Amino acid sequence: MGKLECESELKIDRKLALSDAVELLSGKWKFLILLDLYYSGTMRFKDLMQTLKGITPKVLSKELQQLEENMLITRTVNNTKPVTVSYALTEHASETQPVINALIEFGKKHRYKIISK
Amino acid sequence: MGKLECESELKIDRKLALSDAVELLSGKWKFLILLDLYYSGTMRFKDLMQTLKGITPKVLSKELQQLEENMLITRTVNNTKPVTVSYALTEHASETQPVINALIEFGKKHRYKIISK
DNA sequence: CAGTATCCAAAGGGATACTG
DNA sequence: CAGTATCCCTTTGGATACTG
Repeated sequence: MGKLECESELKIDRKLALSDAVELLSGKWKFLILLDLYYSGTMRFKDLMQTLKGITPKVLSKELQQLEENMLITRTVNNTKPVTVSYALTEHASETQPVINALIEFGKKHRYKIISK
Repeated sequence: MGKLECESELKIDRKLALSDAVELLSGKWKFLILLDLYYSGTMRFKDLMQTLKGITPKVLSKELQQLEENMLITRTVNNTKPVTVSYALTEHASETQPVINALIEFGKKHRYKIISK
């Protein structure tokens, strides 16, 4: 405080929040998983395996666990035979919607920009 | 087309755009670099080294190169002695502003959510 | 069906020292 | 000042096979 070279509390808070968000949502698949769940509401493990082309069960399992740890999705075991498991977004995950929409917009504009040069 | 299990073109486009964006902006530091440049307009290498606490010159150099390749920042060598180099955002980088703001909002809400349980 | 186990290659990223 | 070079460890993530 008082020194010119000091960053404001506000800036520091924003940087911390940004770091948090980046860490939480890092990885190749997390956003795509969230997007699929936005579209479909509830999905089984095998459904996600199908729509996320190229993912392996090990990787999908790990990503889902991390999303669950961070309270962005729920995991529900159904009383069927054989057992099925359903994944769905939590209410808190709705906070990621603006991020995903913004990313999609950026991705579209970037692709357009690349093509048109 | 016509099959029920087919995904719409729109969905596929959105998934591709999302993948593109994630790939372009992946990594621990890129968003923080962009945020710093938003705040400061133009920064030198050593300025970024200072504000990005913990980054090493090798890593910073690589991140800056990738951002430049993707036309999100410009690199300008100044006629000073010793030589200095300035980095600044491109116009195209303004498309990332909504993403960054959304991430910050999410990061704040997430932290609040964690604390209050 | 919903994963786990094992193995492995590549990338990410940090520490340190050096250079034009 | 603005990097590069080298070394090295960890993480990510893919391939494949297996299990309750």
